[in-house]
Formats: sequence, C-alpha cells, structure tokens
Amino acid sequence: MTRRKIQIKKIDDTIARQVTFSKRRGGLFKKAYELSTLCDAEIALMVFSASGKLYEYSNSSMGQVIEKRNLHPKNIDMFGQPSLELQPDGAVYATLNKEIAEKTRELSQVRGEDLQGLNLEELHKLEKLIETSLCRVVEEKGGKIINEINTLKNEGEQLVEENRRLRQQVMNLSAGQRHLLEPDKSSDSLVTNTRSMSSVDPFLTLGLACYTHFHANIFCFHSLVLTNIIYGTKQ
Amino acid sequence: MTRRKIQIKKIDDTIARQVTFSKRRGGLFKKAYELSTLCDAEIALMVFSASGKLYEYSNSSMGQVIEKRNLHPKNIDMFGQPSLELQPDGAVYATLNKEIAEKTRELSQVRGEDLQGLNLEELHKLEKLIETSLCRVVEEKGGKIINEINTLKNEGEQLVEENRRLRQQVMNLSAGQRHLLEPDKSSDSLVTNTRSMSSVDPFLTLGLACYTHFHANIFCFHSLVLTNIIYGTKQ
DNA sequence: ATCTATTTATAAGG
DNA sequence: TCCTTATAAATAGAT
Repeated sequence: MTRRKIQIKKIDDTIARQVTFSKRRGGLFKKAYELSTLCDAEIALMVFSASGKLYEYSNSSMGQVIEKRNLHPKNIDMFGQPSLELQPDGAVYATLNKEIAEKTRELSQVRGEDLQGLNLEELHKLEKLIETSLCRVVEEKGGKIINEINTLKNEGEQLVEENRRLRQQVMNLSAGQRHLLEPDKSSDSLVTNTRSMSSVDPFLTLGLACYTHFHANIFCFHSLVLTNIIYGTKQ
Repeated sequence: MTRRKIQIKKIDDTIARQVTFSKRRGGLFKKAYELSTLCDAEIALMVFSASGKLYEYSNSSMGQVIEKRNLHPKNIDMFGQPSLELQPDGAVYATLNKEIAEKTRELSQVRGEDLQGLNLEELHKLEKLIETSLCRVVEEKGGKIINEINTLKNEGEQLVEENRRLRQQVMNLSAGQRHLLEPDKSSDSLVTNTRSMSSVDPFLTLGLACYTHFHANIFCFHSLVLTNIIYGTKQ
C-alpha cells in the first residue's frame, strides 16, 4: 500500500515475500491487540508461515479462546465433538504430507528436473527465479572471497612487518658480532623472502577482479543488459 | 487514527465502541486475508465480541489450523495432551515437521536465501548446482520454443497454401465475371496479403538460427527475445 | 451507511 | 533486520 499499489496475490520473489510477511504479521498483531483493547473483545490469532513457523497472539489464553470457540453453538453441533482439534483424525497428516509433496515438487523443479508440465511462460518465470538465485549465491561467494583475501593480505602484511623487525635484529646482532669477530656482509635470503611476501597482493587482487567480472557480469548483468538493450525496459 | 488520534484503551461509550468494533473487525479480517494470500501463510483468527458473539476467519480449515497448533512442538507439551495415545501422533507429527523443515531449508538454499552458514567450497558447489539447473531449464525452454516456431511455420505455410488456392479461385471467378460484365483489373489486396504471409517464414528461421548459435549463454535471453517477439509475452 | 481529514501501514529501496 | 520515504489504506468523528 505504498510506493505503489500491489495486487493481493502470492508474492513471487521469496525474499520479498518474507519481508512482507514480517511486516504485515507485525501489523496484523498490532491491529488485533488494538481491537481487543479498544472494544473489549477476546481474540485468538494463529499464523503459520509458509515454512511452518508458528506465530500466535491472544489477549487472554489461547487455549481458553479455542475451547470457547469449540463450545460455541455455531460449532458444537457440526461434529458433536467439543474438542475436534484434540482428535487427530489424519487430516493434519494429510495436510503435512501434501505440504511435503509440494515442497518436493518445487525442489525438483528448481533443480530443473521436472519440467514437462510447464509451459513457456512458466519456464521463463522459473528461469528468472533461478537466475536470481544464482546471482545471490555468486554474490555471497564473492563476499566470502573478498574476506578471505583481505584476511590473507593482513596476515601477509603482519608477517612482512615482523620479518622486517627480525631482519633488523639480525643485522644489528651480526653487526655487533662483526665488531667482536670480523667485518662481513649479512644474509641475503631474508631480503628475498620479504619480496615474495609482498607480491601476494597484486595477484589476489587480479584474481578477484576476474572472478567478479566473470560471474556477476555474465550471468546477471550481461543478460540484463541484453534484455534492456533490446527492450529498453526492465521487468 | 484519523480525525484525531485516539489512545489504545477501552472505549467508554458503548455505541462508539460497537461502531469501532465493526469497523476494525472488518479491517482486521481483511488484513488477515491479505497476509495469508500474499505470503502463503496459514491463518486462523477468532474474535469474540464483548457480547459473546463469535466471528472467525481462516484461509484453510479452522479446525485443522487449531489442531496443527496444538501439535506444534511449541505447544505439544503445554496444551497438547500428556495422554499416552497422543504420543505416537506427536512423534509422527514431529517427523513430518522435520521433513518439511529440511525441504524448506534446501529450497531456500537453492534459492540463494540462506547462505550464511556455507563456506566457500559449499557455496561453489551450490553455484554449480544452480548453474546446472539453469541450463536444464533454458534447454527445456529452447526446445519448447523450437516446437512453437515449427508449429507456427507449418501453420503459416498451410495458410499460405490456402491463401494461394483462394486467390486462384477469386481470379478464376473474376475472370468469369469479366467475361459476363466488363474487362477490368482484379483485386490487389489479396496479393499483398499473400506476400506478408510468406514473409513470416524467414523471420522465424533467422530467430531460430540465433537461438541455436548462442546456445550456451546468451541463449536464455535470445529465447526470451524470441518468446516476446513471437508472443508479445508480458509480465 | 457515507464522507473526509488524518493517522497508520507499508512497498520499495538503501 | 532496520531505516527512510512516498504513497496507499484504515479509520475517528461527524453527518
């Protein structure tokens, strides 16, 4: 209901759906609280997220409200059972099994395994969905890589620094010894070692650039660019 | 919330309270409906007015939602039954729930939503998996498109053929009439029509060639382009 | 029930 | 998740 009007139908994008779920769930609970407070009503509200998580609100006791409902004339004669919900008759299991079947189907579809039944438009939607997923994974991976690289760089720098100090110490010590023994040149190996350490830096940076370029661009960008070039619109 | 702000506490005036109850109850139910629809959530909402009247909403079955709630791990030891016979049910329920949770996690991972816990190698694997899925979907879509194109081409050819026959008939007929009436030119519009029909062919062929060519990458977008060109698909 | 001035809720985007 | 902001929706009070 804001930046723009939306249709009341299942939100396709999962992330957006979760965000909306959080926000609206909060709004709904608040409204329930306000109604119960303002008008002295007794309310029980249960919400199962798509992932099966339970959220509930009641201004009194949830159990009491449920019990009261089951004893209500409106419901009491339907099955003659005041506690319908306490008698698992398999309906819930059927529901759960259906849920499992549905998720299994979704999974196999998103893995590109069960595509026979889909028409062109559905396939196109699925493709977009998977592209989005791929972008997310690639981005996450990119972030992880950057972190790894930075860590390595920092460690490298610390080592270089420590190395420098040690080398200084060695030089100082050998200078002292030279005084006591004989004047000669200090070790070269340490210097070589130091150089190879600092050369780590450019390599990693280059690799990252390549990586980022490739994945992010080819799979997300490039395509979008093409699409946009041809259509001049985004969707 | 409007003409002026109100405090959230019991409304003293009875009439006003009833009016507000009606209005807000409607609003609450609407919000519940929207949430369930937008986010694919299962909702049960019970409201008892101060006078004891029951109003309820559920997008699925009220009884099932209640039952599901009572079997929920969160409540199973509180409100659910300590009775022994329900124990097995609880166990089965827990198993099913676990299965759902697992599939939900997999789904959200393959959608790139729940990546925090994955290390670089896992992310890489996931990326490859999703790439494979994408390829499958794109390939399936490509096949469908080729089929559609061939169908259209065949239909087009048939139409061209029929058109030719009709044109011949018209020419024959008008030739006969010219004999009976006066010698004049026949209709040009039909000829024009025929030409535009046969021009469908090269277009489609070209598009197909494009698709086949960039099979590996750009193909998704070309197929999209094709799809839109041919169908004017929107979304 | 209707109207409308305001307050709330919230979609989109960081 | 939390913040911001522009806009859609809900609704208090009046009729």
